[in-house]
Amino acid sequence: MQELNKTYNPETVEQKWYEYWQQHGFFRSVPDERPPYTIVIPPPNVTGVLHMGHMLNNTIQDVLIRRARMKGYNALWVPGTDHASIATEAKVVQMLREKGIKKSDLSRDEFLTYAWEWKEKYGGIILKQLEKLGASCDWTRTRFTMDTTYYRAVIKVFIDLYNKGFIYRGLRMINWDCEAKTALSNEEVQYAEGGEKSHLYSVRYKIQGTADEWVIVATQRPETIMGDTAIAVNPTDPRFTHLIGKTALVPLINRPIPIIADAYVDVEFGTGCLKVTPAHDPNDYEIGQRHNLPVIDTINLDGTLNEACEIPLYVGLDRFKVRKLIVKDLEAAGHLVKTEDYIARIGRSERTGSVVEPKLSLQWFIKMKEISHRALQAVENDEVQLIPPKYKNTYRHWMENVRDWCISRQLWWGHRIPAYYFGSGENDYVVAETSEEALQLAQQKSGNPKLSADDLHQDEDVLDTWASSWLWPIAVFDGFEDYDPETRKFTRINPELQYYYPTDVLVTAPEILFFWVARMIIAGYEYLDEKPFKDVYLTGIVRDKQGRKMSKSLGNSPDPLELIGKFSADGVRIGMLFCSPAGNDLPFDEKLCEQGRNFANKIWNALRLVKGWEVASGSNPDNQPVFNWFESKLNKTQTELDTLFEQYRLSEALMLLYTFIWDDFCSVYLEMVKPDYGQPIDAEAYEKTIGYFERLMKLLHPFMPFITEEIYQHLADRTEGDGICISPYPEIGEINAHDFSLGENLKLLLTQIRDIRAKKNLKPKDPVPMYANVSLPNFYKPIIPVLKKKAFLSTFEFTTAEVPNSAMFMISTEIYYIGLGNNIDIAAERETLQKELAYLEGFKKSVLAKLSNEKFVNSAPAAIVEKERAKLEDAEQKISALQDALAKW
RNA sequence: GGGCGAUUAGCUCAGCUGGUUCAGAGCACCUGCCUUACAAGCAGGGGGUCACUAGUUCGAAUCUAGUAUCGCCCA
Repeated sequence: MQELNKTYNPETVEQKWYEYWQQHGFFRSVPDERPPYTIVIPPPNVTGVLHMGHMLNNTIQDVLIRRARMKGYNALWVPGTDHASIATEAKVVQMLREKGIKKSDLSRDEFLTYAWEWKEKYGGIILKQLEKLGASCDWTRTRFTMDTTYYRAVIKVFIDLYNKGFIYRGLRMINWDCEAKTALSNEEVQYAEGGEKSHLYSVRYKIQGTADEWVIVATQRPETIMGDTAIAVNPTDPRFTHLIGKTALVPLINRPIPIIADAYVDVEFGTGCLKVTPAHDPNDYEIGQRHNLPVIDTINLDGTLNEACEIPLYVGLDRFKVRKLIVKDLEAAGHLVKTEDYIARIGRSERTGSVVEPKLSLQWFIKMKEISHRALQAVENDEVQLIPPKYKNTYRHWMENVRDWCISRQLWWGHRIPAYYFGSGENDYVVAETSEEALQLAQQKSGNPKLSADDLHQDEDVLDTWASSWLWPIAVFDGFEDYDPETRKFTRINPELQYYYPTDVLVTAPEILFFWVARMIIAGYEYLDEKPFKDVYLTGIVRDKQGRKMSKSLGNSPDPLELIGKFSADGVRIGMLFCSPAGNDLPFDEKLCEQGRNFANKIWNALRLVKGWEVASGSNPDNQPVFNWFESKLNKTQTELDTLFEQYRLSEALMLLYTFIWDDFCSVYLEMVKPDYGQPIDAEAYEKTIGYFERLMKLLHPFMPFITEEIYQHLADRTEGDGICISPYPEIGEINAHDFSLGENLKLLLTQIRDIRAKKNLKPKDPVPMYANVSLPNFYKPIIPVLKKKAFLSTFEFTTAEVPNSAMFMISTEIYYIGLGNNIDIAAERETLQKELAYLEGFKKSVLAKLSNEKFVNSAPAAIVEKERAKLEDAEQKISALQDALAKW
């Protein structure tokens, strides 16, 4: 046998076994006759590096998939990445800038060449990192949202939805990122917690036709006043009723605007008068719609002001520069009444951080109401189960108030919108998969057969990234390749799709419940008439000890790979899982990883103990009750483990195994069967021990894949190609109540004896005599040898009398004595017994009170009343035993 | 402003439809141990008026209402 190190060395072990698993294709899955168990990874962003959220998320997926694999399912975990339109484009632009290249100097194709180069170079980093964590993905299936077939799928779906009337092009108020020069979805706009410091300016507008009558409005954005097309007051506000219908003059430019009444205006806010700027504020836009106000757009796409602002000095200057200028100009003209500090809720682009400009713009939208109906139902009736279920409410609320989804982005990196324009009219476009088809359609639509390819111009924009990743569970199986042009429908003839879809569980963060999860459900029903997954496990958000979300900007996130280096992948996995009940936030603490590492070391040392034994033939009957107890307890534990897994209570499942292995296996079982130093172990005990150890490693494998594989390979001679990772999950045997209870009694006795030794200052190994006054001595006989050995008893005798000079204790109603000889302190013993007696008397009283209450006896279930009676009897027996003992002294 | 959820030991959490002996776990804590598998360890132990107030009930951590505090989502 080779020497085993005193401490476990995970580094070499982890690398070795990951390579071994890969070499033998253990993670590969192809359809066969077994039932499938499928997970598709939430594709991480190609620009990303592994962060704590990924660690948690992927650990959970790996636990589930490894367990399914061992349970005999054909387990498939599909990995991949998404192209992350905005983030990637930003990275590429930055990289080009560093090389001295401006994006504006490149053609679209040239830019995309750079982008693909970038993706090839950096896009796989995060997947490599997942290997370090032990992720058992089928890497041969790695997908990317811009792979050829995936790209095609996204375009086909766009065309299909367009043809069904679910996609339209329209002028809407959208969130505009002036730096990236693109539209953003609502979800891509972020607000600082607690708002941002800003100012509220009170500006006076002259009432037309008066000499010196003014109306004062409060605004946070004075640079937009040139876009004002009305002033609104609340119709119920008596302060301003006289103004309704009058006309005010915009300061500096003196353009007349009406004063209107609209219930939207908050009487409490500012001065109670609202300037209405339909081009630059979503609420103002709606007010404008209600009152048929004109829209004056004074801000360019890059955030500078344009001619529409009527003040030449401002044209071409950034909105924030203009804000400073106009405040001075207003002040100089006497129009600035007041400036106050103000905390504003300011939207910023998730990617560029620049202040989002609400802007009216022509964009593509998906109509969500109709298409999402079944997705709402599916979660309502648990066809798709959200774990934890509290998210059902959130989901319902969002789905019932779902708004149209702006899917166009003014970027190049992504799926280019397949719309082709042939004229300047609002409807002079067609939607088609290729330019050839587009030409045909355009000729028809325009009625101009002479239209040529040169007359067509494809839309410059790409689709929102989520408009590709919402197809993920279908597209990774090439599910959109099977398009029937006759019926204009997608069919499910693809055998992979038939086999693996719907997938079993999606593991993701609650933050993207709407971004992604809801939309995948929508797409699943729309295209396959079926849910994309049965269960959605929503993980918590990883926070630091102070409860702050871990983020790059705060710098409060540990580097996952450093953590792995420090505590091993197994250790970090355990650390993450220890603190992650589903849906609960996860207060991460490195100490938990340390605990995981310590656990690995504990297991390693159990191996050292077992492998260090010399084995002699034969068996030792004294051990039989220990085996019996351990087997029953193991079966019981495994049953509980199954239940916890069914409920996705992974944290608790892990804790159960952790304490079982550490306490029951190491501290109790191994200690009991361990031979005296230098003595060999009998063959039966050795084989049983190896068997239990192996079974425990299998149960633990999904959580700690590396060390369990290492132990498994040490426990027996394995053939090449064998591995714990593909070994069958253990079967559950019988739980024998008698064996179980006998073993538990043995443990209780040991604890009690040790406690008495500690309290009486007896050395742990000084032999002491023990006496038992029990109802069924035969029940206890089998455990006497082990008890004597582990408790260092000189003798063990049954008795029916009081034992003088002893410490007494009771387990249930059984009475035990530990002989103390000359060490006895009678006064102390009496005091202990008195205390116990007083407690029991009180307890008896409370039970009696219950039982003498007629209402209780009459209305409580019989079983409960019976239990109370048993309690009473129990207490009475104990009381009399204590009284007897006290009487003797 | 609208909606959802939470509040149990120093910390992080369990506690299913109300009913065993004053509520469980891990970590932390205290005491004693360098006992030839493991000090990344062993043995033993202490610790909670279940946020507050009222109600329903024979009986409430558990059900109802209100109060307070915190968190999340949407405006």
